[in-house]
Parts: sequence; C-alpha cells; structure tokens
Amino acid sequence: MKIATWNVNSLKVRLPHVLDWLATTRADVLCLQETKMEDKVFPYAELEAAGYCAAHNGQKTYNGVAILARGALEDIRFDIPGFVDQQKRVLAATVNGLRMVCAYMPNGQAVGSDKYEYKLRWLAALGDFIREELQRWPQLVLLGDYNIAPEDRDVHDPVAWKDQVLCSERERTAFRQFLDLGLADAFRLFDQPEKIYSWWDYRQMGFRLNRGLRIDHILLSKPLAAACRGCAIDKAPRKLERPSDHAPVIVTLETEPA
DNA sequence: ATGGCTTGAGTGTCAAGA
Repeated sequence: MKIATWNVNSLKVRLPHVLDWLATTRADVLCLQETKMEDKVFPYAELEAAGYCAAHNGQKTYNGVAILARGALEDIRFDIPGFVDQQKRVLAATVNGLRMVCAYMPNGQAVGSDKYEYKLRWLAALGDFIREELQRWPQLVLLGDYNIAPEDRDVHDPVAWKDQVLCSERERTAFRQFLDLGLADAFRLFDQPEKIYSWWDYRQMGFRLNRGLRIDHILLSKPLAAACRGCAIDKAPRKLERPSDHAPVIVTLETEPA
C-alpha cells in the first residue's frame, strides 16, 4: 500500500500534475495541502474519473486539505475538535482500517510573531487530538506539511536557518512530541542520501541549487512503522512547468489483507 | 535590500507563503 502527501499550492493550478502523478505512482492514498479552494469547486468528478474517492476541508484563498483514496473514506472528521480555528488545516479519515490524519501545519511567519505563537498553540492542540485518535485507531498515519525541519540535516544551510522559523527549538520540540506519542518519521526508518528536501523556494533558483528544507513528513504509529518498507521524496513533479514549491513524500506499507 | 517568486483576489497591487 502506497500512502503519500503533497502540498500542491493551489489545486486549481496543480490538478493536472496531481492527476499525472496519481496515474504514474498508482498511490492508494494521497493527502493534499493548500488546495486554496472552497468545497463547491473541488474537482470531485475529475478525481473520481481517475479512480479516487475524496474528502475535502477547504476555504477560499488559503489553506485547505484533502484526502484522496482508491478505497472508501470512513469516519471523516474535520478540524481539531475543541480548538477554535477559522483556518481549514486538518482532515481525518479511515481507509482500509488505517487512520489518516492530513495536516497543513501553520507556517509561523517569524519567531516571536503572533503567527508563531498560534503555530505552537496549534501544534499542542493537534498533539492532544492525535493522542485521542491513537486510542481508537492504533494504525495511524499523521502526514502533511509540518512546516518544521526536524534536524539540521534537514536544512540546506543550518547556520543561516539557525533559530529561524521552521527550524527553531520550540518548533523542533513540538515535532518531537509527535514522536513521543509513539509515532516514527518514516523517512528516517531507512538509510537516506544526504541533502534530501521536500520544499525549495521559488526564488533565486532554489530548486536548481538544491537550497531546500525537509518540512513535509509522514509519521507512522508503531504497527505501521513495523510494516513500512520504504519512504522517499519524489522530486520529479518539482521539475515540471509551473510546479508546486513542495515535492510529494510517499511511503510503502506491507499491509495484511483487511 | 522586510528583497528575490507564486498564488489568489480582482483590475490596483497587496497578503501570505516558507
């Protein structure tokens, strides 16, 4: 079973890339972030024609998350329960007995800003939610755009980024709190080459110079980590015309028949 | 260089991303 996440930076612009990528990879589940659209214009029909069921939690202009799956989506939940938030950043659904929690975590703008404090409050609330979800669904995947580079090796220039937003200690501590719930960073379950990233700035040839950050992640609960056979970041879509600034991350799980 | 691209909104030019 292949499960993936991709911040598409506008699904309206990127739908052709998404459809091509699904046809190529045959992923079973794809979680999207930054759809930047209301539900009434979400391309359900095009995705269904491609063989995918979909659930969407969207809004105009900003944010918006979706889960696409070859199988049925069950127990769909929107947002973080009990956390008052106008921003559409979380969507959860069960596929083939596996709980998927798709998250577009806040950017935080700058260390010390109001948005940074919102990010940390938001991350704490998500942690509480995931703890509850794990009790009901031991087979859980928390995946999406975390907007956190967990370690210096996930940063092209750790000196320049030191203590900056996406790399600050408080954000990295929040990331480790997900690991403390028993989740594992699928990418780090395997030997990986150096300088692998999932996001590159559009400006100043960031991608060509590989000036990137690894901020998109797939975290697996213990039974799924044991079943994980691989994790990779697919740079191919980042090379296309009008690409998203993020690349998809994909895991392969060896799952037992349901 | 509070910059450098890209998107959405909306038709001016700005907010937001990371």
